[in-house]
Amino acid sequence: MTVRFLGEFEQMVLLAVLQLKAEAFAVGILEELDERAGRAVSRGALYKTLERLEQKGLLEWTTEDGSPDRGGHPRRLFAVTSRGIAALQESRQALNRLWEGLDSVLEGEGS
Amino acid sequence: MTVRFLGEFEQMVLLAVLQLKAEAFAVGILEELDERAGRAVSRGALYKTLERLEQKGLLEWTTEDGSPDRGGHPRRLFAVTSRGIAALQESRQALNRLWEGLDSVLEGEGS
DNA sequence: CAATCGATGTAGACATTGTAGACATCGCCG
DNA sequence: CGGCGATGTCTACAATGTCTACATCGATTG
Repeated sequence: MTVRFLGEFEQMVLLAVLQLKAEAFAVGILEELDERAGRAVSRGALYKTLERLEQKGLLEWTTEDGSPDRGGHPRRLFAVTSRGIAALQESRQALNRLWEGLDSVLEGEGS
Repeated sequence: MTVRFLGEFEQMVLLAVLQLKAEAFAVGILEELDERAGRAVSRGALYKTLERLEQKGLLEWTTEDGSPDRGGHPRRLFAVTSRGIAALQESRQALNRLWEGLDSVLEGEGS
């Protein structure tokens, strides 16, 4: 009853959320994705993915309405669930197994 | 002018082809994917992906009609192009950057 | 020799994921 | 009060992922 497979972008979003820990707000995720993965997507695109991830139980969030100094809307703080972490592990392991032994062909760690 | 991004499955297919080197025929790719990534897809699904990868110039093939002892149809030998390798490198680097420092959370290298 | 089988590969259809742009809301600023 | 910035929501559409059914060709078999 595994949640199917994680898409490429879904994986990245989940990872970005983990990176931000207690600071995982939408905008931050966008920046993280842009900086680390060179992936610049629109907010709408991100929210859609976030929403789907939530439906699959891989992600959850709490609404934070404390800072009115920001805009007006309360913002959401995202967090990866344990199932999300498990899915991430699976994906990583699958890819690692596929990468195994291919370093000679794939080395491109350019500085 | 990069070829957009590689989907999760596309990545795996490319990697499987590399693994098989001079033995990359459809059926073998299917097995490789199944064994290493636990991904069991139908032949049709694979061919479709292979076809798309070819359209993007990341993969190519040569038709081999020498072994009539098999079925009747000539089978195709697939190979990743240099652009395919480049795309693979990019994906890997993007993911690596996202994974950086998350080992504590993600360790699940279970035997 | 024709019906069938096994190994390939092809076609068409449909579900899921990826992505953008427009729109709504609520405080602030001038 | 009207526009602006920070959030988030919705609709629509393109790209990917995936299956089932079908076509082809040689070998087998009755």
